[in-house]
Amino acid sequence: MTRPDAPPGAVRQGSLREWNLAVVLGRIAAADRPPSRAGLAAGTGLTRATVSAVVEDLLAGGLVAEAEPTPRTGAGRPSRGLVLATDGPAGLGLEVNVDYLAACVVDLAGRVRHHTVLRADLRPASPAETLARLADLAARARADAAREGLTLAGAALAVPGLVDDAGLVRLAPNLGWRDVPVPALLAAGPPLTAHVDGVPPLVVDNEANLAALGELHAGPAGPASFLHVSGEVGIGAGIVLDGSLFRGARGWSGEIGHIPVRPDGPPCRCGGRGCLETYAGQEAILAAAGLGGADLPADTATTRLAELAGGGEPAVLRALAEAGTALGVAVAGVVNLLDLDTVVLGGGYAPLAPWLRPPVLAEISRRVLTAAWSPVIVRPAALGTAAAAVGGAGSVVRRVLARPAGWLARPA
Amino acid sequence: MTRPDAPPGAVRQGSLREWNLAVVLGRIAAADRPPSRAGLAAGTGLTRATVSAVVEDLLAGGLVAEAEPTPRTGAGRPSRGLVLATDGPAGLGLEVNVDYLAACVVDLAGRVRHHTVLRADLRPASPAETLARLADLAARARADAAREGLTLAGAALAVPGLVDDAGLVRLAPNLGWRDVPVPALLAAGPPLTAHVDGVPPLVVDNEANLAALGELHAGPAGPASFLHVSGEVGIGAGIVLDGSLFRGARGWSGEIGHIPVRPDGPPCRCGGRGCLETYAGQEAILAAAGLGGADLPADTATTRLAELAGGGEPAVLRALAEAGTALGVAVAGVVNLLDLDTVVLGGGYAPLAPWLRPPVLAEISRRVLTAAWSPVIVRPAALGTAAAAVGGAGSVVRRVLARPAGWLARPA
DNA sequence: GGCTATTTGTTCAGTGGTTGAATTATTTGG
DNA sequence: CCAAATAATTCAACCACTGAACAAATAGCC
Repeated sequence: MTRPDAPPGAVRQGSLREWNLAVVLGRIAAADRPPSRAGLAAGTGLTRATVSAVVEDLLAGGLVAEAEPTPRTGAGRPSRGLVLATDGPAGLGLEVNVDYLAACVVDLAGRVRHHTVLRADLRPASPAETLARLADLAARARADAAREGLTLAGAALAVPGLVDDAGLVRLAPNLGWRDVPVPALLAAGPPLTAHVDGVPPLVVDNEANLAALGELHAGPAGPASFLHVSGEVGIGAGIVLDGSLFRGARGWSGEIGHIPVRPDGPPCRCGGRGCLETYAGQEAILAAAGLGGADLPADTATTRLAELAGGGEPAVLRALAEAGTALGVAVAGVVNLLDLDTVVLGGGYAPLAPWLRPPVLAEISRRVLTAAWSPVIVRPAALGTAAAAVGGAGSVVRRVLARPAGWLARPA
Repeated sequence: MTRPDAPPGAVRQGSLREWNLAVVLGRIAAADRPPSRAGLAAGTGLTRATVSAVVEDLLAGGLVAEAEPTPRTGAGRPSRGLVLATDGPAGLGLEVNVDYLAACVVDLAGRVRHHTVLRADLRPASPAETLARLADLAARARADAAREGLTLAGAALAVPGLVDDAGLVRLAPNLGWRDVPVPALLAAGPPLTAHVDGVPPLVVDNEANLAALGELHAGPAGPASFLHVSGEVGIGAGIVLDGSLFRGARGWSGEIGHIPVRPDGPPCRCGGRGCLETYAGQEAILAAAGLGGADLPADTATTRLAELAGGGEPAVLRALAEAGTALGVAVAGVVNLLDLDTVVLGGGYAPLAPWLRPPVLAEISRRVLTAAWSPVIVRPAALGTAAAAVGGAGSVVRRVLARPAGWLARPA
């Protein structure tokens, strides 16, 4: 009763070219210096003839450009370096969070060409109001992109909550959202782009997921598998396995806030006891540090904690050590389960990493069986504020890179 | 600094046929009645002409056969049904466990054509002795396979421990193994098969991983993502995500025995406190049930527990409830993290499932945020004893199904 | 029994895309 | 200024899929 995964689909004649477009474009994107056609041929195993043909398609489609200052090599006819176009498709990244809105535009090469963050406490506002303000931000980002000659290939919106496939936000506790049909509310403006490859123009995803994606593609060569922990009011995690984001059966992976850390601990709103969130959630840390009363916006609170910790404030240091230990217990379980080699401290944890890292590492080395053979890396996130917006925008352009044929065949 | 996953390799002319061989073969394997060439064409989107050509290759290579009793359809020329060959390639599955050795042969269609289990306490034996006995079992299985006209395409060996890529068993605590170079010790006999596609003839893998693979392909249509928990002396888990086994960065995923369940609990040999293993490990359950002294072999102990629980023995029922709750706490954390929709109780847990399931479900519904929207299924494993051996043998033949071109091109 | 409708499987010219070798283009070094 | 070297393009050949026409085999119907 064998039932192997039936291969997705048959390969028709034209799929060959589609695939090779992606291969060549991927190589150009991954190279650290503009590769020549000949170099691509050597690297991919294709003939120079084929590479030339493929590159011609990419040039004509505006996905690739020839680097102006020809990179010198030695004797022989000089090669013409190929780079990703910076005036082609781009991705729009949006983010709604508890205390800010963000919009950004990322081009094919991964450069952030536009970035706006608008600070505001959004908990009192209704979803419609918030999304109207976001649409405003998005409109400005789009105008900016158009001015720079970029064509938006789609948008991604990050929200701190559970989202289903259709973009319905089932639950975003810290925003007070429940069953908010985001695409319908946000589509009030002019349509972003026609569907490409069946992907809707606006993808809504969890903030932790998109931040993890951003982290994956930031930096020189992101590790293949890692856990990206975002410490905000809640605690979310994005899981990257073998270089791609793991979303789970329904797209709701990464709920680590309620891993039991000390079952004899304080009760949690989830019904359990001693959940991670009750030790390492932002409110918990603030309370333990003696700053519970002050109703600061989230990022200010984090900055304040970092300052006080830097100044050696004992209560704050104790609170962070406590939080780090709890985080370490939970993370160690995840690392044992998934055999990850890297843990990234993101979101609100990034600025607190100097104090959180040691206890996290300590718990990992105590509890992870295989840590002795190959150590687990724990590091702060490379991306800063609104990492999820940048990650989301990046995921849009990366769709184009992964299937350039879809972009090339788009209706004018 | 975008760095998209460079597509694996370029597609050359012949890859097209290679791919379509896999597509068609996969469809034949997945169908529940022998499909016709015309049906395959309709299903895959290829032309009937192409399908005919592809099928001809598969028939010539002995991977597929025409079903003798032509399945009747209605008017028109009768179709000739295609089935997987049962006299073609087969996989050899081997297993070393604490109290038994096993060997089995699985054919292309997934049928178990040979199965031997040899009970023996292997803890006192040296790795070399144990592997010599296993080689003996394997030789008999191979002779049996040859008698039935099967050609072995490779072998997989399951061990209860941590294995690296080269087949070195780094640590198998319950066997007392450390750094055992299994392939070298087992290769004493005649070589199994030449490398196909760069895969060594003998693959060594973790028992929980292979059992999970077996579970994935047993039953009508295994769920795409699930956790397979094996309760033996230790507790291991195999993780299947989107229909394929997740092995982790170094192949050591699935260590769930040391997830903290009750940090105020008894100390564990890992250094932590209140680990899952101290509540739901086999020894822990036996001790809690008042059977700690009896030094029974593992499977006997499990059977005994099931009998006593069936008889309503209060101490045993209490012990199982306790173990189930602990297991539920740990599993809930995993389900939250990975958003799985199914949990399979395998290994020693399978016969105890009637008593473990309720507390596990209770903890899941308490702790898994999304359980309210779509319930998590908890069920006993479909495969019985030596599930890992069967799963391993299945993984061998499934390699052939996934890349038939490699098999067809093998050196005669 | 013979005819038609129907469906399966095969044959064959046509086409898209890659291959491999030859050719052209453009530079460095002597 | 020419030879050597490397890059890119051109072109006939070839491979695998496509589409349509055709042969094969059966059921239903008179």
